[in-house]
Amino acid sequence: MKKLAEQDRRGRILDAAENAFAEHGFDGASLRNIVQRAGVNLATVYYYFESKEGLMEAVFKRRFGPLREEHLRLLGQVEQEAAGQPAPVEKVLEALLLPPLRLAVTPFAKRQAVSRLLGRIISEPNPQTREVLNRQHAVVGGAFLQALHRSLPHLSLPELRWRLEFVWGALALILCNPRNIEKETHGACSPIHTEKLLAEMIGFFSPGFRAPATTEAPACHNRLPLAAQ
Amino acid sequence: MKKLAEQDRRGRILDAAENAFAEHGFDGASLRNIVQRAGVNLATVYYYFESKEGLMEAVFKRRFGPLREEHLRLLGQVEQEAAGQPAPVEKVLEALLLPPLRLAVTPFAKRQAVSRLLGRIISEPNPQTREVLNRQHAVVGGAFLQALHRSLPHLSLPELRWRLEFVWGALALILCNPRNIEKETHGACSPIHTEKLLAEMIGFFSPGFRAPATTEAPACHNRLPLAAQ
DNA sequence: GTCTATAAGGAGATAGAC
DNA sequence: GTCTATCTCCTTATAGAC
Repeated sequence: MKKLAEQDRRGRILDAAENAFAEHGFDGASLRNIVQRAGVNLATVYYYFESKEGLMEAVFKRRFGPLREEHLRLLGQVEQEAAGQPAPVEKVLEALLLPPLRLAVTPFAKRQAVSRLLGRIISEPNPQTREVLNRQHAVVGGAFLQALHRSLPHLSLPELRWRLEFVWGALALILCNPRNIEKETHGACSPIHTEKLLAEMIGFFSPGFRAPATTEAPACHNRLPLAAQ
Repeated sequence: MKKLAEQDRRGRILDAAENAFAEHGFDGASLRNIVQRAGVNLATVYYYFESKEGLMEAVFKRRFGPLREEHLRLLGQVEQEAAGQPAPVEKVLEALLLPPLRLAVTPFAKRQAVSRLLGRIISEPNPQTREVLNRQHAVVGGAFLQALHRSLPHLSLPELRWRLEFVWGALALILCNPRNIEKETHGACSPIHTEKLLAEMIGFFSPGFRAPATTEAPACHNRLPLAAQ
Protein backbone atom coordinates (compact mmCIF):
# COMPACT_ATOMS: atom_id res chain seq x y z
CA MET A 1 0.00 0.00 0.00
CA LYS A 2 3.03 2.25 0.21
CA LYS A 3 4.01 1.36 -3.36
CA LEU A 4 2.69 4.59 -4.78
CA ALA A 5 4.54 6.75 -2.31
CA GLU A 6 7.66 4.74 -2.90
CA GLN A 7 7.62 5.16 -6.63
CA ASP A 8 7.41 8.94 -6.48
CA ARG A 9 10.15 9.32 -3.90
CA ARG A 10 12.28 10.61 -6.73
CA GLY A 11 9.64 13.19 -7.62
CA ARG A 12 9.21 14.27 -4.02
CA ILE A 13 12.93 14.92 -3.74
CA LEU A 14 12.84 16.95 -6.94
CA ASP A 15 9.93 19.03 -5.63
CA ALA A 16 11.64 19.71 -2.33
CA ALA A 17 14.95 20.48 -4.01
CA GLU A 18 13.29 22.85 -6.44
CA ASN A 19 11.85 24.84 -3.56
CA ALA A 20 15.08 24.76 -1.61
CA PHE A 21 17.30 25.85 -4.52
CA ALA A 22 14.83 28.61 -5.38
CA GLU A 23 14.80 29.82 -1.81
CA HIS A 24 18.43 29.49 -0.75
CA GLY A 25 20.42 29.04 -3.94
CA PHE A 26 22.57 26.05 -4.76
CA ASP A 27 25.16 26.62 -2.06
CA GLY A 28 22.67 27.73 0.54
CA ALA A 29 20.31 24.79 0.18
CA SER A 30 21.25 21.74 2.22
CA LEU A 31 20.45 18.15 1.35
CA ARG A 32 19.40 17.48 4.92
CA ASN A 33 16.78 20.18 4.69
CA ILE A 34 15.65 18.84 1.33
CA VAL A 35 15.22 15.25 2.44
CA GLN A 36 13.39 16.38 5.53
CA ARG A 37 10.88 18.30 3.45
CA ALA A 38 10.57 15.39 1.07
CA GLY A 39 10.11 12.94 3.91
CA VAL A 40 12.83 10.61 2.68
CA ASN A 41 16.21 9.47 3.90
CA LEU A 42 19.40 11.32 3.08
CA ALA A 43 20.90 8.34 1.32
CA THR A 44 17.97 8.25 -1.09
CA VAL A 45 19.29 11.38 -2.77
CA TYR A 46 22.58 9.67 -3.53
CA TYR A 47 20.82 6.57 -4.76
CA TYR A 48 18.76 8.52 -7.32
CA PHE A 49 20.96 11.47 -8.19
CA GLU A 50 24.50 10.46 -7.18
CA SER A 51 25.38 13.91 -5.79
CA LYS A 52 24.05 17.35 -4.95
CA GLU A 53 25.09 18.61 -8.36
CA GLY A 54 23.33 15.73 -10.02
CA LEU A 55 20.20 16.64 -8.12
CA MET A 56 20.41 20.23 -9.25
CA GLU A 57 20.83 19.22 -12.85
CA ALA A 58 17.80 16.94 -12.62
CA VAL A 59 15.75 19.74 -11.08
CA PHE A 60 16.54 22.05 -13.94
CA LYS A 61 16.11 19.52 -16.67
CA ARG A 62 12.67 18.51 -15.45
CA ARG A 63 11.41 22.07 -15.81
CA PHE A 64 13.41 23.42 -18.69
CA GLY A 65 12.60 20.70 -21.16
CA PRO A 66 8.84 21.40 -21.18
CA LEU A 67 9.41 25.15 -21.04
CA ARG A 68 11.62 24.96 -24.12
CA GLU A 69 9.09 22.84 -25.98
CA GLU A 70 6.32 25.28 -25.13
CA HIS A 71 8.44 28.19 -26.32
CA LEU A 72 9.28 26.57 -29.62
CA ARG A 73 5.72 25.35 -30.11
CA LEU A 74 4.22 28.82 -29.65
CA LEU A 75 6.85 30.42 -31.84
CA GLY A 76 6.19 27.88 -34.57
CA GLN A 77 2.48 28.58 -34.32
CA VAL A 78 3.03 32.33 -34.62
CA GLU A 79 5.16 31.88 -37.68
CA GLN A 80 2.69 29.50 -39.22
CA GLU A 81 -0.12 32.01 -38.72
CA ALA A 82 1.97 34.62 -40.49
CA ALA A 83 1.98 32.31 -43.51
CA GLY A 84 5.28 33.19 -45.09
CA GLN A 85 5.15 36.84 -44.10
CA PRO A 86 7.32 37.99 -41.20
CA ALA A 87 5.29 37.62 -38.00
CA PRO A 88 4.36 40.86 -36.22
CA VAL A 89 6.73 41.58 -33.38
CA GLU A 90 3.81 41.67 -30.93
CA LYS A 91 3.04 38.05 -31.66
CA VAL A 92 6.65 36.94 -31.35
CA LEU A 93 6.86 38.70 -28.00
CA GLU A 94 3.71 36.97 -26.88
CA ALA A 95 5.20 33.58 -27.66
CA LEU A 96 8.32 34.61 -25.79
CA LEU A 97 6.64 35.95 -22.66
CA LEU A 98 3.64 33.73 -22.16
CA PRO A 99 5.27 30.43 -21.14
CA PRO A 100 7.46 31.86 -18.37
CA LEU A 101 4.80 34.27 -17.16
CA ARG A 102 2.42 31.39 -16.71
CA LEU A 103 4.91 29.73 -14.41
CA ALA A 104 4.83 32.66 -12.05
CA VAL A 105 1.15 32.28 -11.38
CA THR A 106 0.40 28.57 -11.48
CA PRO A 107 -1.65 28.06 -8.34
CA PHE A 108 0.19 24.99 -7.12
CA ALA A 109 2.77 25.82 -4.50
CA LYS A 110 5.19 23.40 -6.10
CA ARG A 111 5.30 25.30 -9.33
CA GLN A 112 5.61 28.73 -7.83
CA ALA A 113 9.14 27.75 -7.07
CA VAL A 114 9.87 27.24 -10.74
CA SER A 115 9.70 30.90 -11.53
CA ARG A 116 11.90 31.88 -8.63
CA LEU A 117 14.29 29.15 -9.67
CA LEU A 118 14.34 30.45 -13.20
CA GLY A 119 14.99 33.96 -12.03
CA ARG A 120 17.58 32.90 -9.52
CA ILE A 121 19.86 30.93 -11.74
CA ILE A 122 20.38 33.98 -13.87
CA SER A 123 22.47 35.37 -11.08
CA GLU A 124 23.83 32.01 -10.02
CA PRO A 125 27.48 31.92 -10.98
CA ASN A 126 27.88 28.21 -10.29
CA PRO A 127 29.46 27.00 -13.55
CA GLN A 128 27.39 23.84 -13.89
CA THR A 129 24.19 25.76 -13.22
CA ARG A 130 25.12 28.31 -15.83
CA GLU A 131 25.98 25.59 -18.30
CA VAL A 132 22.48 24.12 -18.13
CA LEU A 133 20.92 27.55 -18.44
CA ASN A 134 23.12 28.58 -21.34
CA ARG A 135 22.37 25.46 -23.32
CA GLN A 136 18.68 26.15 -22.84
CA HIS A 137 19.08 29.79 -23.72
CA ALA A 138 21.14 29.05 -26.81
CA VAL A 139 18.28 27.10 -28.40
CA VAL A 140 15.30 29.20 -27.34
CA GLY A 141 17.02 32.57 -27.53
CA GLY A 142 18.44 31.70 -30.93
CA ALA A 143 15.02 30.79 -32.31
CA PHE A 144 13.47 34.02 -31.12
CA LEU A 145 16.40 36.03 -32.37
CA GLN A 146 15.92 34.62 -35.86
CA ALA A 147 12.17 35.23 -35.75
CA LEU A 148 12.68 38.83 -34.66
CA HIS A 149 15.28 39.28 -37.34
CA ARG A 150 12.71 38.31 -39.96
CA SER A 151 10.09 40.59 -38.38
CA LEU A 152 12.44 43.54 -38.05
CA PRO A 153 14.92 43.47 -40.94
CA HIS A 154 15.96 47.05 -40.25
CA LEU A 155 17.85 45.89 -37.16
CA SER A 156 21.22 44.17 -37.21
CA LEU A 157 21.62 40.97 -35.22
CA PRO A 158 23.81 42.55 -32.53
CA GLU A 159 21.25 45.32 -32.15
CA LEU A 160 18.50 42.75 -31.82
CA ARG A 161 20.53 40.73 -29.35
CA TRP A 162 20.73 43.69 -27.00
CA ARG A 163 17.03 44.39 -27.22
CA LEU A 164 16.18 40.77 -26.67
CA GLU A 165 18.54 40.74 -23.68
CA PHE A 166 16.62 43.63 -22.16
CA VAL A 167 13.39 41.65 -22.44
CA TRP A 168 14.96 38.61 -20.77
CA GLY A 169 16.11 40.88 -17.98
CA ALA A 170 12.66 42.32 -17.35
CA LEU A 171 11.23 38.83 -17.42
CA ALA A 172 13.82 37.54 -15.00
CA LEU A 173 13.14 40.26 -12.47
CA ILE A 174 9.43 39.54 -12.51
CA LEU A 175 9.95 35.82 -12.15
CA CYS A 176 12.58 36.24 -9.50
CA ASN A 177 10.41 37.60 -6.79
CA PRO A 178 6.87 38.35 -7.91
CA ARG A 179 5.70 38.97 -4.39
CA ASN A 180 8.36 41.55 -3.79
CA ILE A 181 7.19 43.62 -6.74
CA GLU A 182 3.66 43.42 -5.50
CA LYS A 183 4.66 44.49 -2.01
CA GLU A 184 6.95 47.26 -3.15
CA THR A 185 4.31 48.82 -5.35
CA HIS A 186 1.68 48.33 -2.65
CA GLY A 187 -0.33 46.10 -4.91
CA ALA A 188 -0.27 48.43 -7.89
CA CYS A 189 1.74 45.89 -9.86
CA SER A 190 0.86 42.25 -9.44
CA PRO A 191 2.34 39.55 -11.68
CA ILE A 192 -0.62 37.39 -10.79
CA HIS A 193 -2.74 38.90 -13.54
CA THR A 194 -0.96 37.29 -16.46
CA GLU A 195 -3.13 38.78 -19.15
CA LYS A 196 -2.69 42.32 -17.87
CA LEU A 197 1.05 41.92 -17.39
CA LEU A 198 1.46 40.34 -20.80
CA ALA A 199 -0.37 43.25 -22.46
CA GLU A 200 1.73 45.65 -20.41
CA MET A 201 4.98 44.09 -21.54
CA ILE A 202 4.00 43.77 -25.19
CA GLY A 203 2.76 47.35 -25.21
CA PHE A 204 6.02 48.55 -23.70
CA PHE A 205 8.52 46.51 -25.67
CA SER A 206 7.00 46.51 -29.14
CA PRO A 207 7.65 50.20 -29.79
CA GLY A 208 11.22 49.65 -28.65
CA PHE A 209 11.76 46.88 -31.16
CA ARG A 210 10.18 48.93 -33.91
CA ALA A 211 12.44 51.88 -33.14
CA PRO A 212 15.27 52.53 -35.61
CA ALA A 213 18.70 51.07 -34.96
CA THR A 214 20.57 53.06 -32.35
CA THR A 215 23.65 53.36 -34.52
CA GLU A 216 21.57 55.08 -37.18
CA ALA A 217 19.53 57.17 -34.80
CA PRO A 218 20.77 60.62 -33.86
CA ALA A 219 23.32 60.07 -31.15
CA CYS A 220 22.47 61.34 -27.71
CA HIS A 221 25.33 63.72 -27.10
CA ASN A 222 25.79 66.10 -24.25
CA ARG A 223 26.08 63.36 -21.67
CA LEU A 224 25.59 64.06 -18.05
CA PRO A 225 28.89 64.68 -16.30
CA LEU A 226 29.91 62.13 -13.74
CA ALA A 227 30.85 62.74 -10.17
CA ALA A 228 34.55 62.58 -9.44
CA GLN A 229 35.43 59.38 -7.70
CA MET B 1 55.45 50.75 9.29
CA LYS B 2 52.49 48.39 9.20
CA LYS B 3 50.20 51.14 10.50
CA LEU B 4 48.78 51.85 7.08
CA ALA B 5 47.98 48.23 6.39
CA GLU B 6 46.47 47.88 9.82
CA GLN B 7 44.11 50.80 9.44
CA ASP B 8 42.60 49.50 6.23
CA ARG B 9 42.04 45.97 7.51
CA ARG B 10 38.41 46.87 7.71
CA GLY B 11 38.39 47.99 4.10
CA ARG B 12 40.27 44.90 2.95
CA ILE B 13 37.65 42.70 4.60
CA LEU B 14 34.89 44.68 2.92
CA ASP B 15 36.56 44.30 -0.46
CA ALA B 16 37.03 40.58 -0.06
CA ALA B 17 33.51 40.12 1.26
CA GLU B 18 32.07 42.09 -1.61
CA ASN B 19 33.74 39.76 -4.07
CA ALA B 20 32.76 36.65 -2.16
CA PHE B 21 29.12 37.62 -1.75
CA ALA B 22 28.91 38.56 -5.41
CA GLU B 23 30.42 35.26 -6.42
CA HIS B 24 28.80 32.79 -4.05
CA GLY B 25 25.84 34.61 -2.51
CA PHE B 26 25.39 35.26 1.17
CA ASP B 27 24.96 31.64 2.22
CA GLY B 28 27.58 30.31 -0.15
CA ALA B 29 30.35 32.70 0.83
CA SER B 30 32.38 31.65 3.84
CA LEU B 31 34.13 33.93 6.28
CA ARG B 32 37.22 31.75 6.18
CA ASN B 33 37.51 32.32 2.47
CA ILE B 34 36.94 36.02 2.94
CA VAL B 35 39.58 36.50 5.64
CA GLN B 36 42.04 34.47 3.61
CA ARG B 37 41.57 36.71 0.60
CA ALA B 38 41.78 39.78 2.81
CA GLY B 39 44.92 38.51 4.52
CA VAL B 40 43.52 38.97 7.99
CA ASN B 41 42.55 36.75 10.86
CA LEU B 42 39.08 35.28 11.23
CA ALA B 43 38.49 36.99 14.55
CA THR B 44 39.06 40.38 12.93
CA VAL B 45 35.72 40.08 11.17
CA TYR B 46 33.93 39.69 14.47
CA TYR B 47 35.84 42.57 15.97
CA TYR B 48 34.80 44.98 13.22
CA PHE B 49 31.43 43.65 12.11
CA GLU B 50 30.14 41.50 14.97
CA SER B 51 28.72 38.80 12.69
CA LYS B 52 28.45 37.59 9.13
CA GLU B 53 25.19 39.47 8.71
CA GLY B 54 26.77 42.63 10.05
CA LEU B 55 29.51 42.26 7.47
CA MET B 56 26.98 41.87 4.69
CA GLU B 57 25.11 44.94 5.77
CA ALA B 58 28.33 46.95 5.87
CA VAL B 59 29.26 45.74 2.38
CA PHE B 60 25.95 46.90 0.97
CA LYS B 61 25.86 50.20 2.79
CA ARG B 62 29.32 51.15 1.59
CA ARG B 63 28.24 50.85 -2.03
CA PHE B 64 24.63 51.82 -1.98
CA GLY B 65 25.04 55.14 -0.23
CA PRO B 66 27.21 56.69 -2.96
CA LEU B 67 25.17 55.05 -5.71
CA ARG B 68 21.99 56.57 -4.33
CA GLU B 69 23.61 59.99 -4.04
CA GLU B 70 24.83 59.79 -7.63
CA HIS B 71 21.37 58.79 -8.82
CA LEU B 72 19.67 61.64 -7.03
CA ARG B 73 22.35 64.10 -8.06
CA LEU B 74 22.02 63.27 -11.76
CA LEU B 75 18.25 63.31 -11.60
CA GLY B 76 18.29 66.70 -9.91
CA GLN B 77 20.62 67.97 -12.59
CA VAL B 78 18.36 66.73 -15.36
CA GLU B 79 15.36 68.41 -13.80
CA GLN B 80 17.28 71.61 -13.29
CA GLU B 81 18.29 71.66 -16.95
CA ALA B 82 14.64 71.28 -17.90
CA ALA B 83 13.99 74.52 -16.04
CA GLY B 84 10.46 73.97 -14.87
CA GLN B 85 9.43 72.00 -17.96
CA PRO B 86 9.08 68.23 -17.62
CA ALA B 87 12.44 66.67 -18.44
CA PRO B 88 12.58 64.57 -21.63
CA VAL B 89 12.27 60.88 -20.84
CA GLU B 90 15.61 60.21 -22.55
CA LYS B 91 17.37 62.40 -20.03
CA VAL B 92 15.64 60.82 -17.07
CA LEU B 93 16.60 57.39 -18.36
CA GLU B 94 20.17 58.52 -18.74
CA ALA B 95 20.28 59.59 -15.11
CA LEU B 96 18.78 56.27 -14.16
CA LEU B 97 21.07 54.02 -16.18
CA LEU B 98 24.42 55.77 -16.09
CA PRO B 99 25.44 55.27 -12.44
CA PRO B 100 24.89 51.51 -12.33
CA LEU B 101 26.26 50.95 -15.83
CA ARG B 102 29.46 52.67 -14.83
CA LEU B 103 29.89 50.20 -12.00
CA ALA B 104 29.93 47.32 -14.43
CA VAL B 105 32.98 48.62 -16.21
CA THR B 106 35.13 50.33 -13.64
CA PRO B 107 38.57 48.94 -14.37
CA PHE B 108 39.48 48.07 -10.82
CA ALA B 109 38.89 44.46 -10.01
CA LYS B 110 37.43 45.43 -6.67
CA ARG B 111 34.61 47.36 -8.20
CA GLN B 112 33.67 44.84 -10.83
CA ALA B 113 32.17 42.88 -8.00
CA VAL B 114 29.82 45.72 -7.16
CA SER B 115 27.78 45.21 -10.27
CA ARG B 116 27.50 41.47 -9.80
CA LEU B 117 26.59 42.09 -6.20
CA LEU B 118 23.91 44.54 -7.23
CA GLY B 119 22.49 42.12 -9.71
CA ARG B 120 22.70 39.17 -7.38
CA ILE B 121 20.81 40.59 -4.44
CA ILE B 122 17.77 41.02 -6.62
CA SER B 123 17.32 37.28 -6.47
CA GLU B 124 18.65 36.99 -2.94
CA PRO B 125 15.75 36.00 -0.74
CA ASN B 126 17.63 36.57 2.50
CA PRO B 127 15.24 38.88 4.37
CA GLN B 128 17.89 41.22 5.74
CA THR B 129 19.49 41.53 2.34
CA ARG B 130 16.16 42.37 0.78
CA GLU B 131 15.46 44.91 3.48
CA VAL B 132 18.58 46.90 2.67
CA LEU B 133 17.83 46.73 -1.04
CA ASN B 134 14.21 47.73 -0.66
CA ARG B 135 15.03 50.73 1.46
CA GLN B 136 17.44 51.84 -1.24
CA HIS B 137 14.97 51.15 -3.99
CA ALA B 138 12.14 52.98 -2.24
CA VAL B 139 14.04 56.27 -2.29
CA VAL B 140 15.70 56.07 -5.70
CA GLY B 141 12.86 54.31 -7.49
CA GLY B 142 10.36 56.72 -6.00
CA ALA B 143 12.29 59.75 -7.20
CA PHE B 144 12.53 58.42 -10.75
CA LEU B 145 8.89 57.41 -10.72
CA GLN B 146 7.88 60.96 -9.88
CA ALA B 147 10.19 62.41 -12.51
CA LEU B 148 8.80 60.09 -15.18
CA HIS B 149 5.30 60.93 -14.08
CA ARG B 150 6.00 64.57 -14.77
CA SER B 151 7.60 63.76 -18.12
CA LEU B 152 4.81 61.43 -19.20
CA PRO B 153 1.54 62.66 -17.75
CA HIS B 154 -0.45 60.41 -20.10
CA LEU B 155 0.60 57.37 -18.02
CA SER B 156 -0.88 56.44 -14.67
CA LEU B 157 1.47 55.68 -11.80
CA PRO B 158 0.78 51.92 -11.82
CA GLU B 159 1.43 51.87 -15.55
CA LEU B 160 4.70 53.74 -15.02
CA ARG B 161 5.66 51.44 -12.19
CA TRP B 162 5.49 48.43 -14.46
CA ARG B 163 7.54 50.10 -17.19
CA LEU B 164 10.11 51.25 -14.68
CA GLU B 165 10.24 47.74 -13.28
CA PHE B 166 11.06 46.39 -16.74
CA VAL B 167 13.99 48.78 -16.97
CA TRP B 168 15.31 47.72 -13.57
CA GLY B 169 15.10 44.14 -14.75
CA ALA B 170 17.10 44.75 -17.90
CA LEU B 171 19.66 46.65 -15.86
CA ALA B 172 19.90 43.88 -13.31
CA LEU B 173 20.53 41.21 -15.91
CA ILE B 174 23.35 43.21 -17.45
CA LEU B 175 24.92 43.94 -14.10
CA CYS B 176 24.50 40.41 -12.93
CA ASN B 177 26.89 38.75 -15.25
CA PRO B 178 28.29 41.05 -17.91
CA ARG B 179 30.78 38.48 -19.05
CA ASN B 180 28.13 35.91 -19.65
CA ILE B 181 26.26 38.17 -22.04
CA GLU B 182 29.46 38.86 -23.86
CA LYS B 183 30.29 35.18 -24.14
CA GLU B 184 26.81 34.12 -25.11
CA THR B 185 26.58 36.63 -27.93
CA HIS B 186 30.14 35.81 -29.02
CA GLY B 187 31.24 39.35 -28.33
CA ALA B 188 28.39 40.99 -30.25
CA CYS B 189 27.09 42.51 -27.01
CA SER B 190 29.64 43.79 -24.55
CA PRO B 191 28.60 45.82 -21.52
CA ILE B 192 32.12 47.21 -21.45
CA HIS B 193 31.26 49.95 -23.91
CA THR B 194 29.14 52.03 -21.58
CA GLU B 195 28.37 54.76 -24.09
CA LYS B 196 27.14 52.33 -26.71
CA LEU B 197 25.09 50.32 -24.24
CA LEU B 198 23.59 53.46 -22.75
CA ALA B 199 22.52 54.69 -26.18
CA GLU B 200 21.16 51.24 -26.94
CA MET B 201 19.03 51.16 -23.80
CA ILE B 202 17.77 54.72 -24.12
CA GLY B 203 16.91 54.11 -27.78
CA PHE B 204 15.04 50.97 -26.87
CA PHE B 205 13.18 52.07 -23.77
CA SER B 206 12.22 55.65 -24.67
CA PRO B 207 9.67 54.64 -27.34
CA GLY B 208 8.18 52.23 -24.85
CA PHE B 209 7.68 54.95 -22.28
CA ARG B 210 6.22 57.29 -24.88
CA ALA B 211 3.77 54.61 -26.00
CA PRO B 212 0.15 55.10 -24.92
CA ALA B 213 -1.13 53.46 -21.77
CA THR B 214 -1.80 49.78 -22.30
CA THR B 215 -5.27 50.02 -20.82
CA GLU B 216 -6.18 52.60 -23.45
CA ALA B 217 -4.37 50.88 -26.28
CA PRO B 218 -6.29 48.40 -28.42
CA ALA B 219 -6.22 45.16 -26.49
CA CYS B 220 -4.28 42.30 -27.98
CA HIS B 221 -7.01 39.69 -28.25
CA ASN B 222 -6.78 36.36 -29.90
CA ARG B 223 -4.22 35.01 -27.47
CA LEU B 224 -2.13 32.03 -28.30
CA PRO B 225 -3.65 28.88 -26.87
CA LEU B 226 -1.67 27.14 -24.19
CA ALA B 227 -0.57 23.59 -24.11
CA ALA B 228 -2.58 21.34 -21.83
CA GLN B 229 -0.69 20.58 -18.68
C1' DG C 1 43.46 45.48 18.02
C1' DT C 2 45.17 41.19 16.75
C1' DC C 3 46.17 36.70 17.55
C1' DT C 4 45.65 31.23 18.84
C1' DA C 5 42.83 27.71 20.15
C1' DT C 6 38.70 25.66 20.35
C1' DA C 7 33.83 25.05 20.92
C1' DA C 8 29.61 23.29 18.76
C1' DG C 9 27.35 21.98 15.05
C1' DG C 10 26.13 21.35 9.96
C1' DA C 11 27.73 20.02 5.51
C1' DG C 12 28.36 16.35 1.59
C1' DA C 13 29.25 11.79 1.00
C1' DT C 14 29.72 6.62 1.84
C1' DA C 15 29.77 1.72 3.80
C1' DG C 16 27.13 -1.84 4.82
C1' DA C 17 22.96 -4.01 7.12
C1' DC C 18 18.38 -5.24 5.80
C1' DG D 1 15.63 0.34 -2.69
C1' DT D 2 15.83 2.04 1.80
C1' DC D 3 17.77 2.50 6.04
C1' DT D 4 21.38 3.56 10.14
C1' DA D 5 25.63 4.94 11.38
C1' DT D 6 29.53 7.26 10.53
C1' DC D 7 33.62 9.58 8.25
C1' DT D 8 35.72 13.80 7.19
C1' DC D 9 35.72 18.31 6.49
C1' DC D 10 34.15 22.97 6.92
C1' DT D 11 31.20 26.37 9.04
C1' DT D 12 30.05 30.42 12.36
C1' DA D 13 31.29 32.07 16.54
C1' DT D 14 33.74 32.89 21.02
C1' DA D 15 37.13 32.89 24.99
C1' DG D 16 41.16 34.54 26.39
C1' DA D 17 46.34 35.38 25.79
C1' DC D 18 49.19 39.09 24.16
